[in-house]
This record gives sequence, structure tokens and C-alpha cells, in this order.
Amino acid sequence: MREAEPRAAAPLVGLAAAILAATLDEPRVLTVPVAGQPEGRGEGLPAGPLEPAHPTLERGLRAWVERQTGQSLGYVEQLYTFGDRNRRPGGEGAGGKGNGGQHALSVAYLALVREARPAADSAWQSWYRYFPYEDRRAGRPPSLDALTARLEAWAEAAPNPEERRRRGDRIGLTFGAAGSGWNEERVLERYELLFEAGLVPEAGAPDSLAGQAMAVDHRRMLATALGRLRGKIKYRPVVFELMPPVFTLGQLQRVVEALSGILLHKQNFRRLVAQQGLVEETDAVTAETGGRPARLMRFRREVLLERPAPGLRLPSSRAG
Amino acid sequence: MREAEPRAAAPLVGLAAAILAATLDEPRVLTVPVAGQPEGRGEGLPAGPLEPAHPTLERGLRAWVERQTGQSLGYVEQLYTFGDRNRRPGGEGAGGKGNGGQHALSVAYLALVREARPAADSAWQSWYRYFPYEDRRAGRPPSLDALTARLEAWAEAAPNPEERRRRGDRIGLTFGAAGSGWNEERVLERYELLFEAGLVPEAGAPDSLAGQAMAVDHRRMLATALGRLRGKIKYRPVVFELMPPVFTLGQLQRVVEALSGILLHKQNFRRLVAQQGLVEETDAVTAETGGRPARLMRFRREVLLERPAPGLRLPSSRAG
DNA sequence: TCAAAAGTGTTATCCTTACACCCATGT
DNA sequence: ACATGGGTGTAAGGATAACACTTTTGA
Repeated sequence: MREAEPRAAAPLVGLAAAILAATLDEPRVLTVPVAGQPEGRGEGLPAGPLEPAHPTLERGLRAWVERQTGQSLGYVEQLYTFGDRNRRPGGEGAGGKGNGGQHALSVAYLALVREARPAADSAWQSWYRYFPYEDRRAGRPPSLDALTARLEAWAEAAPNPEERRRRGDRIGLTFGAAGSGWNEERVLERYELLFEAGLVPEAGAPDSLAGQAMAVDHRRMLATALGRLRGKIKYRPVVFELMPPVFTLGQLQRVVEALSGILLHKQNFRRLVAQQGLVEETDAVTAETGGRPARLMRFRREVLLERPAPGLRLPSSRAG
Repeated sequence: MREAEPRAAAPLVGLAAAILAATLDEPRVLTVPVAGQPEGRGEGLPAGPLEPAHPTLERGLRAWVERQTGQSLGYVEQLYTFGDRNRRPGGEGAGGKGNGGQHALSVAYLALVREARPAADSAWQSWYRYFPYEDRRAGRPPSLDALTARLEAWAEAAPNPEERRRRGDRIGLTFGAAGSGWNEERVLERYELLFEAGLVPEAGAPDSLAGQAMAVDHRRMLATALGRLRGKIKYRPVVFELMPPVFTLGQLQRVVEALSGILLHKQNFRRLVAQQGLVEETDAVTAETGGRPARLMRFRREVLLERPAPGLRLPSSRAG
């Protein structure tokens, strides 16, 4: 599996995808088993090297995903190109003397799919397996207390007062102690803070209080994807990439809640969706939702031409 | 200068920077002369290949920029990794038979700097040299009429009615004919539309009605940078990366107007900045602005801890 | 009859937008 | 005096957030 050094140091370019879906009340990500890690970490995102046969980056990504998982992708968007730090599992100096020669980049993508049929070795996992503290639908998760306690300890252990204040500020800003409260979009900032504090398994933490680990920097990519999606649903109708062709308003709301990790105010959510012109009624109703039968809706494509930023500005309410 | 093919097809990775500043009433971008293009196109962004000696992508970028322009960078943010299309100047098939072998990626960055001292061969150019139609501070620019006329002609020339409607929709959406009006953030979408319609020099247009050309895909990168910055000033206090330590509210407004290409309502702008807590007064005033001496202000760093998204939501007004 | 979910109506509040106006300086 | 830019106040309109309440099904 290890190749001879190609000349001095031609960079290796990889492609990776955070493929997201929503089934029932759970947001999902498509994972594949990863072998050959130290300590046998087993989970990762679909990924593979950029090959000469790939006409474009995105086409190469689609090819890899189909090969590894059988899933064909719809909506695809480039996220970020990683390559700065933490690319090699062992960190600096793991590979011996000449470590600084070979660059290993990875171009990460976000993909949204409707159907969630797992194929081959792949599996759909809940997002919150990897980021348990990101799910606040049942209120502030209890594990957060232990986590922030350790973060505070890390801040206290700073080498000087200035750094201690800075760490404290970051904790407040990302985890919500500050006046601003919880901001569901700051997924990456929270993960990076936990990483720096040594609280994630990838950075040497003994347990998985901060979530299940992934191969190399895949969890960083996933965090980037979740943050981007949580932001984007507010000004682009991307949620509908995850919904079936017809759906009830209640189902739509539960998907949005699953993605954003917070509960929304029912009445206002319905009014918002309606008055934004994001959906239109169909003739059908369904009785499968529990109480009174609900009208089935569909996405209104025309909204793309009408509004500059059609989306679901979520407030922060928590009513039922 | 041309190297022997490294093995089969190791990808080439380049780094490029759109370095932005604001001087007087003009938004600026730092350019370097580019030789060796067909027809001698002369302008490009600072750029260079990723080298083994570069510890990270961003450090490599900073090194290249310093080497080429003498400019040291402050705020830096990754924009996008290009490599899909239009990377090779001549398009498909220009390099002969084995063209599909070697990938050429380019990781583009956005940088914001305060001082604008041109050094070495580099030069500060107005953004609107490359995108004249993006400057609406003096009202709708007259060149836009000719441009949209050609776009309409392109839409009419579509091979089938469906494609024609789609092209018409895109024109309306990006250039504002639709109900939504002009959206100053859609810089990239407008450039790509003009590119597809063959109206930019890079795509074979005979004149520069759609702006001055740049080397390879550098104008696409610049368009990405401008759109990103125009969006970001609304929810992050990035404008202050472009301002001197102290400034008047009028100067701040003129910089924001220069960046966004639209005029703002004076009184509301001042109120907005004040009530957001983005700035604080200093003791000093300056009489250099024309009429009544103005109070000098400075950026309030603490706002980062107080507000979830401190920025300058710009409306669309045009008052003085 | 009750639980559960769908669906409607109303009100208080805040933010955006616009308009009108005064202040201090240089020419 | 008047042009120029700095600076303040206030009112109308729309969007948001919170409230209470009715309707229709299945168990």
C-alpha cells in the first residue's frame, strides 16, 4: 500500500465527501469502514485519491462515492481543502526525519441525498454519534456539563493570564455561556476547541465523551459540513434536497429540527414556510402522522426566481 | 522553465491570492504582471506552486505573496479550490493528445490588508477594472445596457425553448431584472454567465465590455473573492481589516459603499453601526473631511464576544 | 373521551426604512 | 451666505415571537 516516493514531493490530492440525509427524526451521514489505522479506528467518510482519469474534481468525487458505497449523488458543493495540519494521523514527526517533504491535501465536499439505502460496506449513522453535544432537541444534553468542566480546566491550565482569558472567551463564544447563547452553526469552532483542548479521541482523549472518532481529519470535514448546512438552510432551500417529493409541514419541521439540533415554534414555522412561498399544497392528505390527517405539500421551484434568499430563518424558540 | 513529466500524472497544486484593500473611494486588488500568455495578456493575481518547503497551504501562500509583491498579509481565508474547467488557457485539447492526464489545481485565498503600498512589479488596481458592471454607486452603469442586450441575444440563440427560458431566468436572477432586483453578492454568478455567453475576453470575446481580462482563471477567483467579501461584511466585522486604526463614520461608509458597489442611506448607516456596538468614539476629531469636523472612531473588539453575528446588514437605499 | 398532531387567529415588540431637521467648519 | 459633510430625532411599516384556541383523526 505504501508507494515509493514520487520524485521529491509531488503533492497527494484526495477527495472526500460528507454525504448527508435525513431519515425519520435523525440526521444521517454515510460512513465507510476504514482499516489500517493505528488502534484500529474503524469509521470514515467515503474518500479516495484524485486520479488522472477523473475529468474534474467533482466527477472524481462522484466516481469514488459510487464505487465505495453505491450511492449516486445529487446536490454537491465544495467545502474546503484541508492540508494544513493534522493530516497525518500521528501528527508531526510521526514519519521520521523527512516528514516535511510530501504534502497531502484533501478536497472535501458536502453532498445531500434523498434516499438512504445503505449499500456495500457503508452505513448511515446519526450525526450526533460524532457530535453528541450538538443535539439540543431534548434540551441541553447532560454530557455537556462534563465537557465544559474539562474545557474550563483546560482554560485554567493556560500558561499565562492572557491566554487563559482568551480560552475562556472562546469557550463562552462557541458553547454559549456568553450573552449570545447557543449558536448552532459553530460546529467546526466547537470541534476545533475540543481538539485543541485534547478532549477528542483524535487528539489523544481516552474516552469518547466528545463523540465517536473518525479516520484522519474526517471528523473535521464532517463538522465543516454540518455547520455549512445549518447555515445554508436559512437562506437557500436546500432542505428540500433531503425531503421526499411530497411531505407534511410537520415532517419538514422535524427534519429542520434534526439538522439544526434545536426545537422550533410550530405555529411560527408554518407561517414562515407558507408566507415565504417555499411550498405549495397538493390535493392529497396523509393520515400516517398520528393525529389529524395532514395536507401533503411540495417544494415550489418558482421561489428561486422570486426571492433573493429563500430559506428558513430559524429563531431559537422551543415550543411545541 | 518547463519540467519533465513527473511520473504518470501527479497533480500540480498552485496557490493564488486575491489581496484586497480600500484606498480613498476605490476598492483595490493587488495584481502582478504575467508573461508567457498567448496574445500577451498581462495581468494576474499573485500565485505560485505549492512547494515541499511550505509547512502549510496558507504559509506557502504568504511566502509566495511576499516574494512576488513584498506585501505581508493579515487576514487570510481560503476561498475555493479550482481545477474543474478552464484551468488550461486554451481549453480542451490545447495540449495535444494526452491532455487528460495531468490535473492542475489551484487553491485560491482571500486576503485583506490595510496598507496599500505597491512594491516590486505589483500594482493596486480597482476591482471595477475587471468588473465594471459591479459598480452601481453612480447608478446603473451605462455599459450594462449593451451587456444585457448581448446576454438576451445569447438567450434567444438557445438551441431549444426550454434552454432559452432557463437562460432568461438566469439573466434575470443574476442581473436583477426579476422581482428581486440587484443582488450585489452574486459576482461569481454574473461572471460565469458572461463567460458562458462568450462575452468575456477569456472566453473569446473581442472587446472588454465585460471588463479587463486576467491570466488563466484568476478573474473567476477574484469574482469569488468579491462575492464572499460582500456577503461577509454583513455578519462579520471584516471591513475593519481594511480600515486604518481610527476613522470617521463617513469614511467607513464610503469604504462599505466601495466594496458593495451600492450607495447607502447615511443616517441609517450611522445608527446601525452605533447600535450594533461595532465602533467606539475616540477623543479626537478630524477636520480633513470637508465640512464640519468629524469624530474619529475605532473598532470595538469586544463586539466579537457580545454579538453572534456582528456586521453591517446593508439595505439597498441610495440616499445621501 | 382523551391524546396527538394539524391548523387558524391575534397581539406586542422590535427592527428596518424613510423623512425632517440642526450643527460646525471652510470658502 | 452657502456649500459640505457631520450628527440627532421621530414616525410608519413590516417582520418576529409569543400567546390562546379550534379541528380532525386513532386508541
